[in-house]
Amino acid sequence: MRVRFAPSPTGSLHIGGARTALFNWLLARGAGGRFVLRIEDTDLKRSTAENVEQILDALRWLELDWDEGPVFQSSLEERHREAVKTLLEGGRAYRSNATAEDVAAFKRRHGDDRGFRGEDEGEGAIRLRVPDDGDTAFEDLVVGEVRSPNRAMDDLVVARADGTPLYNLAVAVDDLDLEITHVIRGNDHLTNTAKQLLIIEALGATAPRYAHLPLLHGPDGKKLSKRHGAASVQELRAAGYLPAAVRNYLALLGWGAGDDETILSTQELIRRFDIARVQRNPAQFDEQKLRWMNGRYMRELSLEELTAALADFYGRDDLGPAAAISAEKLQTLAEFWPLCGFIYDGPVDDPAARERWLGAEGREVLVEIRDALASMEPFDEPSIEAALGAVVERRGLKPRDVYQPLRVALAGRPVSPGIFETVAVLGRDAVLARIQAALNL
RNA sequence: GCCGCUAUCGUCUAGGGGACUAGGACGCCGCCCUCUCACGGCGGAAACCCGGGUUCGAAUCCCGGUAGCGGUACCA
Repeated sequence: MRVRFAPSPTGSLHIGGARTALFNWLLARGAGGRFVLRIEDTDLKRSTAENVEQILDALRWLELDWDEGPVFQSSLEERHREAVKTLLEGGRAYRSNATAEDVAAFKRRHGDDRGFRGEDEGEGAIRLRVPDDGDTAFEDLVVGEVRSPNRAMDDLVVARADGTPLYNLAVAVDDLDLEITHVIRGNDHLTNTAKQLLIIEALGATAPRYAHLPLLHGPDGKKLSKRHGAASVQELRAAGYLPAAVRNYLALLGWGAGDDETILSTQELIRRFDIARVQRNPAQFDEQKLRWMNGRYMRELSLEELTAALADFYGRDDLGPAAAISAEKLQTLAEFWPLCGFIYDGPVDDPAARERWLGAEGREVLVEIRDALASMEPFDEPSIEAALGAVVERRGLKPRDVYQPLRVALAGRPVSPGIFETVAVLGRDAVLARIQAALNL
C-alpha cells in the first residue's frame, strides 16, 4: 500500500488538511504501507521554500512522519508532457481555442446538463475527449458508489496552450507515477475524481482506490476559517495543545472506533483505524472538546514531560516547581502563565481582588500569617498547612477568609494553585516580602 | 442553472430491520468534594429533517421533497 498526502503549499496547514494527513498516515501505518508526501505546486507561484517548510514543520510537530518526499508536482513536468502527448496521439485529446464563452454558448444550444464538446483545431489548449455515453463510476472507500453521467461533463482542459499541465492531469499522472494505491483526500475533490478517472482511463492505466473525507466546518457550520479561532495546525500549536491530543481529537472527527472509547492512544488509533468506518457527513470543529481532551492528556504527563513541554512552549527551563503544583488545573500549555506567572513575575495587578480581600480584616489576618510563617521550621508544605490552619482556628474564621487574603497578597488575584503548595514553592523570603508589600499598599 | 455528495441530542458520534422507554463523549444545568480555580464523583435536560412507500415490524431499506455542502477555470 502506498498512500500520499498532497497539501497545497500555502504556508499554513489547515486543520482539515491535518486530518487528511492523519488519516493517510493511520492507514499507512496500520497496514505497513508507505506514506508519501507530494507538494501540489502546479501553480508555481505559491510553492516558496518558506511555505513548504512551514507545512513540513506542522507535520513534524504532529509527529506524522513520512517515508518519501516531499515530491514536487513541478518536478514531474516532463512526465506530464509525455502524458499529454500520449493523449493527443491516441486521439483521446485535441487542441482547441474554445473560450469559456464558447462553452457557455454550447450549453445554451444543447441544454445545461450537456457537457461541452469541441472540435480539433490543431492549436490552443488541450482538451480531453469525454465520451457521450455511459457513466464514470467508482467505489469510494468512504462514500460508496459514486456515479456521474459522462454526457454532463465538459471536455476538460488538461493542459494550457503552452503545454503546461493543469491540476487534474498532474494529479492523475503523479498518482500513477508514484504508484499510489490509495488516494485519501477531502470531499471537495469528489467531483474531480471522475475527471481524473477519465484521464487515467484514456492513458490506459489502472486507477488507485479513492476515499473522500467529509469536510470540516466551523462552529457556525461554515467553512472553517480564521474567524473561528484556531484554523491551522500552527495556531493549535501556539494555543498550547499537545500533538497527541490533537491527533486523538482529529481522528475522532469524522470517524468513530465503534464503541464508547474516546481517549485513544496513537497506537490504538493505528491499530483500530478503519477507513470504511469514516463518517460521510461533514463535521464541525469543536475547540471546547479539544480543550477537554488536551486537559486529559496534560494530566497524564509525568512532571518531567510536562516541564519539558512547558520549556519548549515558553522557552525557559525553570518552570518545574510551578508545573508540579498546577498540573491538574491546566487544559493547555498556554494556561500555565496566566495561572502561575505570578510565581516568577510577582503579583499581578487586580484592584477588584485587593478591594475584596485586603480590607481591614484581611490585613489583620496577613499580619498574623506573617508572624506565624516568619519563624516556623521547617518551611515545608505540611508545616505550612498546620501553621495556617492554626491561624484559621485562632481567629475563628472560615478557611477562605484566611487563605484568600494570603492568595491575593502572593498572586495578586483570587485564583492560584493550592495555597500551601504555592507558599512552599515561593519560599519563606518571597512570601514574607510579598505579604509586607501587600500590607504597605 | 447543471452535476454530485450528505442528513441521529447544541457539537462529535454509537446504531447495518425487532436487543431503542435511541447508548457514549464534549458543552450546559443541579448536587457532592473543596482554601480559590480546576480535577473527580453523582444526577438531569437534550436528537432519529419532512412526506410517501416496502415490511408483521423502519433511526436502519427504497422513492420524493427540503436543507446544507462541494464542483462546475487555459486555479489547486
